[in-house]
Amino acid sequence: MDVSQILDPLNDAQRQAVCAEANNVLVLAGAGSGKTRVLVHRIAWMLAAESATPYGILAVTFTNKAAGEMRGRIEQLLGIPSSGMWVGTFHGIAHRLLRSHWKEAGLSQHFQVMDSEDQLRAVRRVIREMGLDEGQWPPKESQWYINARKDEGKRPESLDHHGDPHLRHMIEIYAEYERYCQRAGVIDFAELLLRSHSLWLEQPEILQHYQNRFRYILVDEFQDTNTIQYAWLRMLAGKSLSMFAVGDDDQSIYGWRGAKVENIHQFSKDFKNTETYRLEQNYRSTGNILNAANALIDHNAERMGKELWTDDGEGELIQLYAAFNEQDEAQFIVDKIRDWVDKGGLRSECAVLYRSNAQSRVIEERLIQHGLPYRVYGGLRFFERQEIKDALAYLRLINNRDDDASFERIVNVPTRGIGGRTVEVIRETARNSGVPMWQAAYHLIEHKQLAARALNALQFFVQRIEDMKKAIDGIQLHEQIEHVIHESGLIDHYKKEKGEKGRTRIENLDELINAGRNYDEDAFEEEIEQSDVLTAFLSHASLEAGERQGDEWDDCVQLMTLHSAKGLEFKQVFLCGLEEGLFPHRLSVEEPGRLEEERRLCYVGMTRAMERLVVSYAEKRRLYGEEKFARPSRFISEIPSQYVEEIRLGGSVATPKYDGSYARVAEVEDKDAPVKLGQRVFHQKFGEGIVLNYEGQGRHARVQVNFEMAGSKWLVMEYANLQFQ
DNA sequence: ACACCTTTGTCGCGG
DNA sequence: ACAAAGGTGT
Repeated sequence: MDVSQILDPLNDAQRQAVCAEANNVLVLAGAGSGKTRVLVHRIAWMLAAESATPYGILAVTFTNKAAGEMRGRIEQLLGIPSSGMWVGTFHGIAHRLLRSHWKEAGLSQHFQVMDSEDQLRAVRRVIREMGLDEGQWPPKESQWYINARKDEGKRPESLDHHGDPHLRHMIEIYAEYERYCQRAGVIDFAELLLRSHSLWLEQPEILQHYQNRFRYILVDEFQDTNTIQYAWLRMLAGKSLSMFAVGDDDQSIYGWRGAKVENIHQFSKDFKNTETYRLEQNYRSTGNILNAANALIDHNAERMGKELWTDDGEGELIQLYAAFNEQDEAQFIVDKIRDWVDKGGLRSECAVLYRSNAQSRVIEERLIQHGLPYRVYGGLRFFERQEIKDALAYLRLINNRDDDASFERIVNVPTRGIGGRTVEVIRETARNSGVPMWQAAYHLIEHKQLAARALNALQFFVQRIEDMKKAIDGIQLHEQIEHVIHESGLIDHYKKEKGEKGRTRIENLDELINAGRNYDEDAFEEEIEQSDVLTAFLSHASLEAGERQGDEWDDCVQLMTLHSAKGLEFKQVFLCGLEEGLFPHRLSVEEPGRLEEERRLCYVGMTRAMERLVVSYAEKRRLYGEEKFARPSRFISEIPSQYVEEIRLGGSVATPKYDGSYARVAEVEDKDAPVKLGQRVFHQKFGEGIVLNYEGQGRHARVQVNFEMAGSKWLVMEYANLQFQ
């Protein structure tokens, strides 16, 4: 391919980084400075000018979304499929290694990956089996402890309790949990990395094979690497010709899961002959947005120092809206999106970003109300739904009979007369003879060590699983899935569930068959052995959790957390819920380091916006089903007021949060509002009151009024006959 | 053993 | 507010 094609679209700084001759290159790339572009063009450069082959290239990212994006852009630039190259997430690549070397890694051939819910169940089970009290040893806490140690690369043997009895128990739980996973043939996310690291450590010839192969390693979002990932990279890079890391310390937002920003500083010490490049020209946002973001991040003390600039004009001011409550906030956002669309904009150019997943619901309801299609990223994902996990558990057990977690999940789903008592006997038997529950069940049936009724039921279950295994041998994946969800009785079981819920569950199970059909095609292309397709699909379900559901190409409003927005850009961005306690989150305020991380998160959110940034907060919000009042986030006051205009709806009850000296105050008439918030009204029966909230429009609108005598009530405008005062 | 009801924990983010 | 875990009555 022509070298000019690779280099011409780049600016000077980008070109220097792409063509760098040093072995090891560290690129400090600010938000919107063309980070992905540099990575992709570097790959093209290595192929064109450095005699690299696709086979020798490994590109690592953190999220599936980023990996997909990179693959797409490589293919776009090179005009060929990225085959031969390994492009994927740390976890995905580690998984691939372990599948190839399951034996050397000490795993069973059909080992399965647990998601965090499965892991929590496993930890709970271990704690119970150890005879510990769940109240005193909360499974959540142990799960957190175990994952944190794994992220640090530490096994229970290498941990010291220093005489602390609490710590000693934690380490024991960790050790017992490891034995459980080993027995059941399952591994958790952190274990993928830890295990592939120790595989290389203990099997030098395997390590050498990969060191010889991957001479060109590229890492995206380097600031998010944790201890074990960094160690993993260092080990692999032993013989590499080029290690190319791209990162931004101002966008380090994964400290809570063990990421070490220090790895950026460490890089040039550990990797000899490192050249560092900085990308500071921003091609994404307007001047105002950029200046505001720069000013915000300047409140952080621990920075490597970097200031974004742009050639573009100032653009619009940042809009700030003080909502009365979360309903009002959602209404405001939806109105602005409708406005955008009315003026010819696309829905997919609008993104609503929030701190925590739970905030999406109110916005979703409002979008539905106005008939705006939307798509939520994250949250409860497809493969995490109850009915899907049930179906997967059947497939897992058929695939690997040692999988106790799956056994327990479905042995009595749908109910078939195997109650808690019987399950306990099976569990006991299994534990006493150190075998999986499946074998224990067999043993109990053979020796008739159960009451006749339970015995029959169990025998029926075991037989059913065996039959299914035989029936699905050699047929296509989607046929296997279809067979299993029918034969297991899951379809009939969920058909019985009343209302909307049951119907969606059946739809989801049908969708699972579809997912299988798609996977069949992928597997064919990737030349996966027919007999391994099921195993691969089940891992895929854990690792990707169904991010790709829904119609990606449809024109949808985009809803996601700030964390999942990293790396993306949108013309119009709504940053909502900027309240003390929510953002920054209350648990982060205590620890100074964590607070800076929250600020970086805010910085990430702001720099997603290309043309328009709208920031909002609610003075009152429902949390845990309770009304809570909050102050505006400190981040709002950290944005210099000259970049901000405040939006006020006519007669809004919400009050401006600080001195009010914004560049501009825009009074906007809310044309659809049936009534103004804060309006005083009179009702025949209830007397005088103040409008707190409303939903809907025109005659069918419902209004919430707080009456002085009668308290708060919801009334329908059409009938209430309110008099305005 | 199971359907139904009450209690409890969660909503802090991703693979 | 909601879902899952735990408890109760049949």
